[in-house]
Amino acid sequence: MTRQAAGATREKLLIAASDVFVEKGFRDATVAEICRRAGANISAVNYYFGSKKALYQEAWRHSFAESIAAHPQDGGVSEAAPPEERLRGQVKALIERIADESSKDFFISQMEFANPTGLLHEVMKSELIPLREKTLSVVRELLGPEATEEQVALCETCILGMCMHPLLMQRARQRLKIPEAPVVIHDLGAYIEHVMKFALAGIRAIRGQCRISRGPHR
Amino acid sequence: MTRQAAGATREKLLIAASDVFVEKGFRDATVAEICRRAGANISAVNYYFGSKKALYQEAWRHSFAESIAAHPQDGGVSEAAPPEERLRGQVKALIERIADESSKDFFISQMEFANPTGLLHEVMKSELIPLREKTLSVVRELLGPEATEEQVALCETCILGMCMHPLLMQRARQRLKIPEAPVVIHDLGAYIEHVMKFALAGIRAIRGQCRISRGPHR
DNA sequence: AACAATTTTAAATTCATATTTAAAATAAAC
DNA sequence: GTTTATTTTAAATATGAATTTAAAATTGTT
Repeated sequence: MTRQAAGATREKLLIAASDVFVEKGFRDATVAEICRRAGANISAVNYYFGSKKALYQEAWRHSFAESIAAHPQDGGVSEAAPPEERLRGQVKALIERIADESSKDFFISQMEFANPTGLLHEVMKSELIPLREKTLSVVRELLGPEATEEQVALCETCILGMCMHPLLMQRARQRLKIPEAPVVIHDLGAYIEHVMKFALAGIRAIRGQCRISRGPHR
Repeated sequence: MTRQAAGATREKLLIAASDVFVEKGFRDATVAEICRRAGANISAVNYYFGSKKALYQEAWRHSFAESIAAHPQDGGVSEAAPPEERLRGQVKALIERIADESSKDFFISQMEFANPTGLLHEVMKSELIPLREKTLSVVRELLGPEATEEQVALCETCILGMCMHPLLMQRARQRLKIPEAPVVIHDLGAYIEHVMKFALAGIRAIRGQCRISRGPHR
């Protein structure tokens, strides 16, 4: 057979692997199918990655890098913009990232909960904590100097939940073909604005309560 | 060997199965281990349930029924209470249900995303849609008669996300032993109140906007 | 106590798939 | 053009687990 350009087979395997892992999960995905889709031989996985598990981990990293590159965390909003706009940028980036059909990393993460391979330990520290830190700092600014770290963390958690859960469900609906599940989000932009309304109203409510609870009657 | 009381082996299998499926996922859970933990023979699963998959589905139903029985959807709040209190009851019930270490149904659902067995199709219609309908109706009341169904659905979705995602993450953290993941929720009661603050502030913001957009200048 | 129905048991079977192996093919180096 | 390193291939091996089978044990019934 004619040989591929250097690294081409490896790359094809990573892409095919992401697809198959997303479709079938770690255990139900077979090395055979991944190789077939990549147009490679059955032993290519072991040759290039050593094992199915190692391929799986590499495929996640590959998908994550691609999806973050396509949707940078700041959502295209400048560091100098007011905090409200920066939060909107981050919410927009996250929601669009999850909604983007080409991003696979969330599904691989979801799978990790079902079939843990230890990948999350690593990824948590190197990738997810830094992303979270950025959001915490914008929320901290919006809450003002009186807010406790506890309040900052709770607000960030709520915002993350409003972005993650609905969009993960929406994609699961398509992916697993569950027509019984309700379609709630018809327009991404409208949903982003809706989340922002909840987030800002919630943050304002917490701010208000801070001020009250520190009055002269205390 | 001495024989068990009628139905005892079956029940033990259901419980052992829930545990093992939660720990390992569908594929990585073995019939052998389930039987071992239930103190039953290797062929008990096929005798009582016909197949591993049928056991899995029965185990989910069993877990779901138990967890709903332990945390009824209304959260102990009367139908006659004001809508704000009824929403608080539902939020409390959901959050406490997910946090309850003995409830397994959420993890089995999460697994379904990774290793779909078709269970969700059924469950969606018979169990989840009715639960959602109840929440939608309280939210509808809170938003007032001017709100569109679209707005009602978006608000419910945000509230659900704030309850589900953080608590699922928290339990995944324990279950998969990921010390790297941040612990955000230290006190369930405080988190419930935090979610309620966001929910009510968000709903109020949407209400306000309705009123404005229907003014005389329209 | 004998019979029938149910439940439990251990062993055998079947099946699927990850991994290994070694040979063949190709490209790069000198 | 020969040698060397890399990549691809097909076949063989090993492994792990679900399922089936049929016999043995237990309980309930008359």
